[in-house]
Amino acid sequence: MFPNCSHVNKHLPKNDTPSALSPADSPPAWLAGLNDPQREAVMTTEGPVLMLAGAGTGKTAALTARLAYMIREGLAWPSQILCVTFTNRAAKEMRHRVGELIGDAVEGMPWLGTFHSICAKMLRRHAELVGLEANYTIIDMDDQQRLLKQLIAENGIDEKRFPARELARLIDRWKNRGLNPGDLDAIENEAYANGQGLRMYRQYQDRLIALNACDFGDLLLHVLNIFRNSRDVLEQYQERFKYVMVDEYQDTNGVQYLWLRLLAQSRKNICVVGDDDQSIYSWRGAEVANILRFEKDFPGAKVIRLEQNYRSTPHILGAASGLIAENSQRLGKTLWTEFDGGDQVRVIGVWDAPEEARRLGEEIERLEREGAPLDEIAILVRAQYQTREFEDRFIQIGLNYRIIGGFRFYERAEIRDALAYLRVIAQPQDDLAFERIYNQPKRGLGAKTLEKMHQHSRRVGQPLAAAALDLADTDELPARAKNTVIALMGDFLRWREMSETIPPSELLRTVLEESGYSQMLQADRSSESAGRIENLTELARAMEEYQNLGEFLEHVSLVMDNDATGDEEKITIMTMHAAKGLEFNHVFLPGWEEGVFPSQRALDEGGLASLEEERRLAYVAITRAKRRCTILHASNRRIYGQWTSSIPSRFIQELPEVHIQQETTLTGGASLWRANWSEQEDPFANVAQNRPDRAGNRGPGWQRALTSGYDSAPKRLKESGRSAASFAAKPRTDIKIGDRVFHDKFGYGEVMGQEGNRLEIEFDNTGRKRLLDSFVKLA
DNA sequence: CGCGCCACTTTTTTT
DNA sequence: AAGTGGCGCG
Repeated sequence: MFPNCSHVNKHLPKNDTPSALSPADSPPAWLAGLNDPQREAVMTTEGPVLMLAGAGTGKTAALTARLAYMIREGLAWPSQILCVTFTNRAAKEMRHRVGELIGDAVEGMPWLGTFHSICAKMLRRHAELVGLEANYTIIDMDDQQRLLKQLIAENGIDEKRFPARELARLIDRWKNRGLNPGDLDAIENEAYANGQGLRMYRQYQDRLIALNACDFGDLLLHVLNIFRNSRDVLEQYQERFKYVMVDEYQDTNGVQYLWLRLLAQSRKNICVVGDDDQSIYSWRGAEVANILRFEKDFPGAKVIRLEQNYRSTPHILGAASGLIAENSQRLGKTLWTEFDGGDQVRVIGVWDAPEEARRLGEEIERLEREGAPLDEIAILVRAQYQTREFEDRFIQIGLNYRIIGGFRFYERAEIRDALAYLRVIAQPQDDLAFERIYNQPKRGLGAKTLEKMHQHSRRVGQPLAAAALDLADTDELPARAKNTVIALMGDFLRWREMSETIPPSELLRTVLEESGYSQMLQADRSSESAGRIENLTELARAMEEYQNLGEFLEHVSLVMDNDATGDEEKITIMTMHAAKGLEFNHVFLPGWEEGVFPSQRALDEGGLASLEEERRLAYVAITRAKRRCTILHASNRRIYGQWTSSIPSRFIQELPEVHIQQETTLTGGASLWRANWSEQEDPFANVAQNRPDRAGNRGPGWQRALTSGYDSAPKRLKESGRSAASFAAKPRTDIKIGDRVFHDKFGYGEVMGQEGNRLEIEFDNTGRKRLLDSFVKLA
């Protein structure tokens, strides 16, 4: 039945396992390559297991092997195993790796996914138990806040004093703790607008039900409520799931914990994996306490520690371990590795943020010349805004990059508009979506009409769209608005009918055409409209994989990944949070300055606990690196548009000296000089290296000296964003001087000069720029 | 009703 | 610096 599953390897050469673990006969093939604790984790399938797995210790390998083992040994069908991860990326990775071990059987693992996607699936089945229909909409934070704003206004609360964002955060936190409106006590109630928290929460929940919608938090809370209130449903799932596995357990929050405990409580075959040192989501309600009390929740739990690191060099590991040792609240563990050699972690101080970006670009180009694949290089930042500096620089030097989690594809206005149309079609109660597009493209319906529709909607107790149609039968609307509404609703009825017969992607194309949306974009001659049209085409293409509209919409709201497409090699830029669970040969960590990292916010409001969380984040960041890790800090940075001087992060001081190598660029000018001579020996290299960092001691005079030196750097060198790699590429023959071209970021422009594959372009809106020809297309 | 100008906040981190 | 929201004018 499983061709590779027989115990082929009778005598694996170097995997002598203790007899307790493996019966004398036969270590199965897929155990090969696992160390003792990993094997123990794989083989201990019955009863509660707590796997404490440090960074890079092969926990995913252990987890996937465990899954494969259970399936191959026939302990459970794939559909009887619940396997929960935190991110879609982790779920995908797990599915992929299990697939490699057991083949197609993984297709039948319907319960491998994130908490949210698994709950969404459960909720579709039992929606009626909480007053929803199976085709409920999942709203995102944007919709959530718009809805809350409406409620705040309706309640006569001053949104200035009590912002919707704050209420949204509060409600989220309640949901994360598994609290329904009825569970709030007086203190919680006081937390918003002088004791109106409870009322707002309750109204919000009622409104969501009326919209046949729920937010992210609801996915879990509703299912938890169902488990709590419907014994039979809970028992059905307890019966189904013979085994439960949870990745990143240190990041589970209250609801998730309660949800898991209910599901695992009857069989107690639950295996959780986590690392308290990598707990970085407490702001989202994660409670490290969950992992600390696991043994209490499940008495007799087997605790397995994975401490051998297979990822990083000793210096990287040493730097990270030294740093995390500064934390007071931890279980404590000792990572070790058999590797030796490798470079120290480099710490580079630079003058300002632009220089940081230049320097990083140079470092990456050097790696590229050495033959490092771009996919193995990552820049990890603390906050999203830091990506901008790099983006600008990399466009200039023509370095392929990808930003993960930036402005996500599905968050672009035109995409949201298109989705809003689809949502109204799929789910007529979705007022939020209707409000978004009733006058987009402009069709002459304004605030006045909307208000009348709302009033009527309340009067007849119907959703907005239905009420609009009803209203058009009365004389309350002026003739023009009336006809427009009738026409629009007619369109929707027609589209809704069509949606049953044609595939979603076709439906989208039709809707964009018939609604006038495409036409609106075409008429718009601004620099962005071409990109928007492109995005919508891309959206339609993405939809082609889906047969069913609802399925697609769920995918969009839950799996907002945009690591999509592109077979080209690119370096990756992302937040440290997003990088958890990933690894790269080369990792760059810019912006290690007080106020940036640790973030000002954390320093201001969170006290020691949040400083320690920042430190864990630093630990996560460093341990992503396999071979080389480079930390940078700048003395000057623009924050809120103001130039601010900054001091190196305390985390830098906390790195054990033996594992790091410090380096400070002497002057902005010198580093620039070096940048342009990097092919040859750098005359200043010895001067610049191994100097203690002095960024903190520089006075204003020093600063002036540096900036003037910078300005006097030879102009020729300064302006050329030279790049050995880029010159190697073949120039395009289809573009010549005088052509009109289009660039994703800069819009339309005219080609003024051409030198190899490098173009000089005068952009209509942003002025003259030099870039690689591969970044533009003919207009 | 739609558009444009001005003042004001904003930066964590994610499902 | 840039995006958002409010307000006033055409």
